[in-house]
Amino acid sequence: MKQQESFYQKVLQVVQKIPPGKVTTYGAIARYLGSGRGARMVGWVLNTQKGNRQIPAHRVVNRKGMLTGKMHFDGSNLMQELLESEGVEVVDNRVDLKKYFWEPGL
DNA sequence: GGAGTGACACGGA
DNA sequence: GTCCGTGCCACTC
Repeated sequence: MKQQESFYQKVLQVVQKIPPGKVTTYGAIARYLGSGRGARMVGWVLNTQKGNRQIPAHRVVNRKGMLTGKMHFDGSNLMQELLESEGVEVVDNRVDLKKYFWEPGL
């Protein structure tokens, strides 16, 4: 825990840098950090910070663009409301990654 | 130190 | 394109 530059901290940094109206995937973040297949860790990190509203976890979706974190966010459609408020069209708890996908570190 | 956990990604059907 | 099962990595208890 002495290394503040650990995977845990980096995930939070990247998520906070996601611009409004854009979304990214867990795999993209994990791959950007060098974990590649550690996409599950990204979700785990947000799970510990889900109570932290400073983390726009609603902008992070899975490979299918589904708002998987919605169920962990608060159980309501708040996650979708936030995305729509930023201009991201959400359909059936899913977003169009082809239009709103954002690459970490961009 | 060891085992369990997790908001996923990939391959195959 | 979607659903099912398997594998990964880093962190917590």
